[in-house]
Amino acid sequence: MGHFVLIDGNSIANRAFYALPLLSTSAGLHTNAVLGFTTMLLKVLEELQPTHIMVAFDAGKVVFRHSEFAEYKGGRKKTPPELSEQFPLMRELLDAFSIKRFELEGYEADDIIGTLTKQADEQNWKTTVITGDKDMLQLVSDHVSVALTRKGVSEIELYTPQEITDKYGLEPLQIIDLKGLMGDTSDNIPGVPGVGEKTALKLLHEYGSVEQVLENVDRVSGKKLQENLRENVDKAKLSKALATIMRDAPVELNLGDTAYDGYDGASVTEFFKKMEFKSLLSKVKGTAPTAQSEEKQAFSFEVVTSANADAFAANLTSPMAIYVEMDGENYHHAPILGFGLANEDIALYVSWDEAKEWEAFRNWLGDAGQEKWTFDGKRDTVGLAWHGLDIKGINFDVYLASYLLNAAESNPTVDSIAAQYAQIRVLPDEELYGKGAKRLIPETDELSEHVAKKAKAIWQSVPVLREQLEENDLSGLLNDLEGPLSLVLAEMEKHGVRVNAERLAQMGDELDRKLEELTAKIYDLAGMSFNINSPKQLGEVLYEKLDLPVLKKTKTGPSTSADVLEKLAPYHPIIDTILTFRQLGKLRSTYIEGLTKEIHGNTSKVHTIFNQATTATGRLSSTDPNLQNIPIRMEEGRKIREAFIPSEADCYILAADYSQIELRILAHISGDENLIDAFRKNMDIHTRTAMDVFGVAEQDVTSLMRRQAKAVNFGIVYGISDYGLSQNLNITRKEAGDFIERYFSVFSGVKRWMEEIVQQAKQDGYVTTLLQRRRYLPDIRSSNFNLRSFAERTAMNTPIQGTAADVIKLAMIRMQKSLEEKGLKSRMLLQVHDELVFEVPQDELELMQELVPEVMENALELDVPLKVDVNYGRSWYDAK
DNA sequence: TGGTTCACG
DNA sequence: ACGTACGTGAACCAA
Repeated sequence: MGHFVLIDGNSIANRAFYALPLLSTSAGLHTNAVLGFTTMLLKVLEELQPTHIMVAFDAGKVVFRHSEFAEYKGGRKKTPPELSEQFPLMRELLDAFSIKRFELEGYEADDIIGTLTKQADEQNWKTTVITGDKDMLQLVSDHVSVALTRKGVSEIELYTPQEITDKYGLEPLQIIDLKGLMGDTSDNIPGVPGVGEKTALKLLHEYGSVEQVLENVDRVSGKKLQENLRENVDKAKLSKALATIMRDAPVELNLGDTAYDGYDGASVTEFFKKMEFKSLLSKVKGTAPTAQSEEKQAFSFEVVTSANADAFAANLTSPMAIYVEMDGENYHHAPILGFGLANEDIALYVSWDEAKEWEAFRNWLGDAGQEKWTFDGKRDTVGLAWHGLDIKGINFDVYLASYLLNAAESNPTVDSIAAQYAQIRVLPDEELYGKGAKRLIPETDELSEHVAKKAKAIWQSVPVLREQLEENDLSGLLNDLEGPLSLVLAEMEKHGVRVNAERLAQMGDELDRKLEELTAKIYDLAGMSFNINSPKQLGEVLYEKLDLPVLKKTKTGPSTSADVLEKLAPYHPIIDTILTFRQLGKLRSTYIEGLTKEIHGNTSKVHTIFNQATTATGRLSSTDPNLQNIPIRMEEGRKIREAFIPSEADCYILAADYSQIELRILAHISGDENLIDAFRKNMDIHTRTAMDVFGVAEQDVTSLMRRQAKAVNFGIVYGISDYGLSQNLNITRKEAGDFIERYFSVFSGVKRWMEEIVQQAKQDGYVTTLLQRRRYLPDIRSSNFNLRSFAERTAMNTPIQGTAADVIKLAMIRMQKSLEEKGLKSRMLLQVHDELVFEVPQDELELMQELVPEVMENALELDVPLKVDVNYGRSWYDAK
């Protein structure tokens, strides 16, 4: 016996849209309604096993059958664009599943379904309607069931005539009368005021229909209810009419057309991939992955021991995937547990103890001719170096590749990469080891399988990643930039930076003294002691005890941030003391204590980790310790830099920083003639901006004008807004708006570029840097003003910040190469976004002062010159 | 664990 | 009318 399933497309789409968070693909396409629709569809196909299936959609402008209808139906909430844009995708979905869809110009989906169920009923077909709309229950008959979606769309509840009687004590057609009396706010059916489900059911149980209720209104109990019914006769009748589903639309059903005999797994898989429905891929029937993935779960691997190592030596191939398992996050300290190795034919595990003794492996590892595929080759290189092992020949890094494909998914892990690009699944480390205090190294056989699996996942991911990199024009960036850079960074991390611990300790003692004094003074001024570091307690003291005005609030209470406190300074002397306390407290905890903790026991150096796959723009970041935010702006903090010294005698610290690199890049990519002119003439850019914006001669630019122009230039780089600028300069929004307007009239090329880049982002869903680095902006088409504005500013900022990151990365690769080729002893120590720091032996100082800017300035040719300032001294502090 | 604050570019 | 400048990491507090 056949089973005909009819789906109310619009109802399901709406339900799904509002039930699920607003998901989107990496290209910014919203997919939540499609995902919900898909889940529902898979469930229906599995549970109902339809032989015939069809989906109905609303189409065109609905022709209202009563003039009064217009008022109510017209008052419906407009469909948000995030949902509208998903309707074409849902049609694609149905096509992928080979499911017929039906639309009729001028009719709603429920009219079509009402008509078709009537025809099906007359021909005695077993029929099920899938909808989220309770009105549809009126269609239920001996042959027709209605399945209502529950909890969004994840569950369905089936209604036959019996269930309707059980639940409401009504016949299916009386559902219309029920709605007529109680109304339905979501559908703009008014109903009778004061009548809800309870009253409506009571009335219907007694009288049977809206008409009978109205006819017998005198007998209805309750004075107020009688009155409401009398006064709303028209409304009740209209509501009933509105709730009645049309059953005679001009639709002819040919059941044969809707026959369903399964879907083509390949086209569904392709669609899921496009939608990035990764978790659903395994549910696709009849395609190779499902059948095979079960088998491939039976993963096999071998453990290499001293007894069998000779036999496995032949399995060390080129290329081969390798994963180095370490016990801990920080690879400068982590013990090595073992190695996973894999190629197409085999997966191996070698414990650290066995590996040390396995000569063939060590030779293979250090042989640059033997290609290796890695997950974070920098980690492997540095981690192994600490244990005296060399790894060479890294030729593809899935960690970097995955970052380039989607920088938003920061810090990819082997399990996440496997889930996206490989066939086998890898357990997240956390699940194997446990986290926090519960962390425990598992049994040997569990560990060896896990590590071998990681290597296999790397092996399987490479071809997929290669293809996707190629498609997105990112292969060059990996092979010529991020890949080589990771080895440069490895050298820098391994070498480390020498820190003078005694100097830090001295400074710490001094800070302790000062902080003690400040604490006493603050307690005295407040008239009580409290935890100054607690924003909550501080807020109570300032805003309750001392009754200072609240200028800004955070989610949790009144703000005590520095910019607010500065404005409060005139009210009370405690404010300045608190600001100083905060400043010094930060220096002590983060830079004295924090940095001291990171000094490596035997080297007396700090070895940071430069994270190459964290930021959304392509910049590096630095952790454990972060050496990219060592104080410089305030003199007290800047002194911290006195503790950063060369690691060898008779050496200097040399620092080289790009001057205005971001504005120069803006000049290049916008092509703004005025900005280009300014840089070609090597002018002070903020002064030049002030001249142009304020219309004065160079000698008439005041320091205030220059300061304001500088803020405007910053704002431009960040994706300017009048509000942001007004906050920064402490001026009104109107004044800030005027500045921006004047800036754009002088730098019209910049204005044009900003408009174009936002347009381009809206069109493509992403923006790129000069070297094709890509950042997706899923919110760029959002109807939420905040989200969209944020994405727009990001669209303007990322090509600038990201290109600057590209440039200095190129410079680092060339610099390292140059140092090696020239056989210099100078070492590159740090990168701080627009600055490179070196340690340089005395006899190389002269050469390096020429070489470093030469390499940096010529890293990439732009329409404006790049400019680099170089300074050196006996400490980082003195390199100014 | 999330929120706040603050150090840097 | 909406309410923020872009990108990071670390320390600390309060649940």
